[in-house]
Amino acid sequence: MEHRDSCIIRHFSHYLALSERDKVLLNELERTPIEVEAGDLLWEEMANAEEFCSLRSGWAYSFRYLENGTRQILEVFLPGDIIGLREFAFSQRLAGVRMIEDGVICRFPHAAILRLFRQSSTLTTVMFAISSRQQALMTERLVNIARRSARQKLAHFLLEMHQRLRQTEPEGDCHLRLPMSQEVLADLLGLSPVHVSRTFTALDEDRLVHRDGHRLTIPDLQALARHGQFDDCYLIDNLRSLVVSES
Amino acid sequence: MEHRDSCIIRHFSHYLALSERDKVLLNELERTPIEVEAGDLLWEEMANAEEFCSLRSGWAYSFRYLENGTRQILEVFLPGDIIGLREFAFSQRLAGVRMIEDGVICRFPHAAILRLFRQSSTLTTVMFAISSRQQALMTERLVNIARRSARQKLAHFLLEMHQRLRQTEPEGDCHLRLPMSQEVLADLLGLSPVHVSRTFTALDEDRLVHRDGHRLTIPDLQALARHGQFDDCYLIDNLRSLVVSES
DNA sequence: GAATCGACATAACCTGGGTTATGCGGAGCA
DNA sequence: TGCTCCGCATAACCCAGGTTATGTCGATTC
Repeated sequence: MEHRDSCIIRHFSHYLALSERDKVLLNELERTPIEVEAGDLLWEEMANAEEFCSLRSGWAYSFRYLENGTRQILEVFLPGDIIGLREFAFSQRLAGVRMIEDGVICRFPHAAILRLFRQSSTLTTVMFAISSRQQALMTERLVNIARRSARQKLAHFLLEMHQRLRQTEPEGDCHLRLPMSQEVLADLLGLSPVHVSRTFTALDEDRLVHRDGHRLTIPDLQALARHGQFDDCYLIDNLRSLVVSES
Repeated sequence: MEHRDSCIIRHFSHYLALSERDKVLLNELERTPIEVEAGDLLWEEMANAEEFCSLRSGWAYSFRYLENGTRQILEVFLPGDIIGLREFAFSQRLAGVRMIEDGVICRFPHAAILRLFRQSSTLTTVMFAISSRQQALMTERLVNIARRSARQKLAHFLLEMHQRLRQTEPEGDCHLRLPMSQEVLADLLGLSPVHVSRTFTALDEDRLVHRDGHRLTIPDLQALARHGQFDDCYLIDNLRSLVVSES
């Protein structure tokens, strides 16, 4: 059985060492990879919620439409992420999910997680950790949206993405691929597209970020972090100390 | 062993039927009740995160201070809630927690949950459901803060509290005890205290809510719900259908 | 190479809610 | 019975960011 390439195993292994049996169990979740295209809807708001989804490649985001037509984007998913944890206790989707780019996903039913709970306490623990991390990301976004200026919001978000990407692929430090339109950015940060554009130009004038299409440059990470009150502690999760200390 | 009165058992039973053994396990989490007073800090931001907390009585809230001195309140906890799930995967607190009123709490170490994972898959499932519900609440707060007007924010929040309180104690339909100052409300909704006051007067003039100290009246729930774009679907969790369908 | 379209920039104008200040009434306290 | 403090109301002023509109630059299509 070849699972050296499985994204979900790499993701889980980040938290705890997995036994061979754990890996087999995880692989069962990813038995049916599906190719999807940019713009594809993985599911709609209010649809029946009966499965999770693991993201093998490509980016995606979850969103909610309000009655007045505005859209709020809740989270951005990167390869390795698990989508749909929020609805575990619900029978309806609370948010839709859409692909940003082409990618590959694997759907598996809610019940598969219940089976996991019975079969492996290690995987259970990691699953809980992943859910807890997603909650931490949302918390930070909440604070960002509620209390910071447009410049700070944008700066903070860009640094968050930079840091998240670096955790999986430590690439060239100050460059960053950001395959999303300013409209998506606006819906993510609670701003108007126009103001996102204004803010980019302002940050550019101050030499804090430079944007060229989907290519982003951050000449001075420290400076931008100061600007956006960015502190990465909410991204640094660490289960091992907990589990080890339990002996 | 007398645990008919235990708040946590009532809370868990809302999701799934518990065996006697499950109840014993849960009771072990609540072995050391501690009395706390209004204003007491359960823990500070950045403190070491090594325990959860179950709230037996009294209200509490979690918060974050920003560098510019503003505070964002993230969630309001009611009796029966479990506090600190967000930090399961972290070694530091991402938010502080403070009591709104006098109350009773029970602290238990993170490792106790790991033990739970190994001992009862029912309790594991419920724990996951509780975490997922808290995430749903935060998601809705995020949307509320990011995309609605001050009137809508306030209306929406009041209805959320009304609904949450009614789920445990179906009291007089249009009355509501809300033991929090306008400053707390402001920090919760991302507004200034002054504007919360203005908004209350405005809603009062429109006969949508009436406030008298900590006593709140909502003469027409439907009307207020329309006003605040309030849809309670994010509060209606339901595990039973999932677990039953698994056979 | 003309037409269309989508992503972005820029400008002019407007408003919801922040800020600062003042006043008031009730609670605790000397 | 006066003092102080806290929570709240109200008013005047101001600004960050929303709104609307117009223009530009590529990419795509015929």
